[in-house]
Amino acid sequence: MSGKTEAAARARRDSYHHGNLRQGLIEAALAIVAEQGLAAVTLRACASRAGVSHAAPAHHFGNLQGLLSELAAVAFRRFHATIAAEQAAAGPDPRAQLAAAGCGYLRFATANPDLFRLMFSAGRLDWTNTTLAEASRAAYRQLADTVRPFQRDPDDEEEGVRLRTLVWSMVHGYAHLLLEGYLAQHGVSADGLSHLPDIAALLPYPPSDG
Amino acid sequence: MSGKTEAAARARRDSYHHGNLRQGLIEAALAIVAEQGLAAVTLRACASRAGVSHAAPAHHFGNLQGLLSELAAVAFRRFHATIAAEQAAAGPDPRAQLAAAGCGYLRFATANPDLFRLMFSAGRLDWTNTTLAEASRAAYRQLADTVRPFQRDPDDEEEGVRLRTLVWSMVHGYAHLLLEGYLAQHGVSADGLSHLPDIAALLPYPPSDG
DNA sequence: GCCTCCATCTTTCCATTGTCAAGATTTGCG
DNA sequence: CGCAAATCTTGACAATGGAAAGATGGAGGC
Repeated sequence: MSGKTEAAARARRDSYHHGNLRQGLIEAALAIVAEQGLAAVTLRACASRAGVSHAAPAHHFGNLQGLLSELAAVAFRRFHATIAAEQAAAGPDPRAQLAAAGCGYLRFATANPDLFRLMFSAGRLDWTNTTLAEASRAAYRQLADTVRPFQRDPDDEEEGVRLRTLVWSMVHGYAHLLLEGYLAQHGVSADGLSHLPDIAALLPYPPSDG
Repeated sequence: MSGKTEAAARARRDSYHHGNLRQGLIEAALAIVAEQGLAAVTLRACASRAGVSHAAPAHHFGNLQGLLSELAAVAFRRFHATIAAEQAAAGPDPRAQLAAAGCGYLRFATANPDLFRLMFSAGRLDWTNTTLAEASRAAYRQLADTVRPFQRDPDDEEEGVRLRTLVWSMVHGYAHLLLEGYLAQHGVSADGLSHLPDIAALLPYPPSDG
């Protein structure tokens, strides 16, 4: 399979210049992570999959960390889109929006565990990468927007920080423990959504309908 | 420094048999992770630090995963002990015990970020390792004991699962986001404990004193 | 249209790591 | 005391990251 896709990649390319290698390497990385996991994403594996020599990625990404950072940026954007899609399908009620965000968070994490792990392995990433930094900020803004209706005072930044931290900790902790298998290990059902905390019920100022 | 400790390790050992190499390699791994981080813990680095050849660890641990699993077992025991120490210093009130457990969780995570990361990278570990599995179970029992007083019905396993999952998600999520730097990245103070959620205040059945 | 420079690749090499196999050495048990 | 097992050492190979030197093509300027 792998040999075949490499042959196909080379067959499609009869010129020294790939033409769009940067994007091709990112797509190769996405394919490898989906098929074989994050550990299989190496510079040589991506180069081979894209049909170039092993040193070609260096020109576009500098090193493996650079490539992984681009991969994480794509992951953050897909993550944001997954949550947005869940929220678009939910009612406008803040409780429904919050629940939808939680569902989206979990859906993305369970559907893409290795991308999720990469996203939250900050030390492996290059945060000077503006694409990555912006994608991460956009995801945080999405959380902030979802939580703001639960603030007593929407202009109180300290209250906002406290609520955002609370909500994010709960959802992220649950997602992380779930996909690492620690909940299943201790007898909690592995059915992803069944034990997702009902965050809205726990927040100190739940806005009522209207 | 490293060359010196290796020379010292070899100097102390004038026999072909190390004598207690298994323990020596674990100690070497602990030293390396503390000084240089988890990525620096390799079979060769540990072997060198312990004063033996690169292939010696295989006899005791099978492979790198085996060594990392023993390292994680030690980490889980230290983690449990940190929480126990915090709880020993707190009052017997369930709220105080819960708060102490949260503090201990955070203290361990911030003092030992790379051991914490290893502990919660389940896929890197060998769960057939009984030492590791037991240490992980003991930590979960500690959580269960701390949360039980908040159950309306201590014999209701489903309520117990729900509360343990809720509490663990909150504390773990906060710790993970904090040590990966994501809270600081989005403007939340990096002071570890300042934004740790007051879990007891959020639980649906907080036991009062007595 | 040609030339030059830059971007984009290829090839080669080195260091490091994990792991395996073969063999050496020591220890413990019968 | 001898033997088997445990515990190491030595050597080798494959894979990976990354650097350096060089090759190739494209674009822009004259």
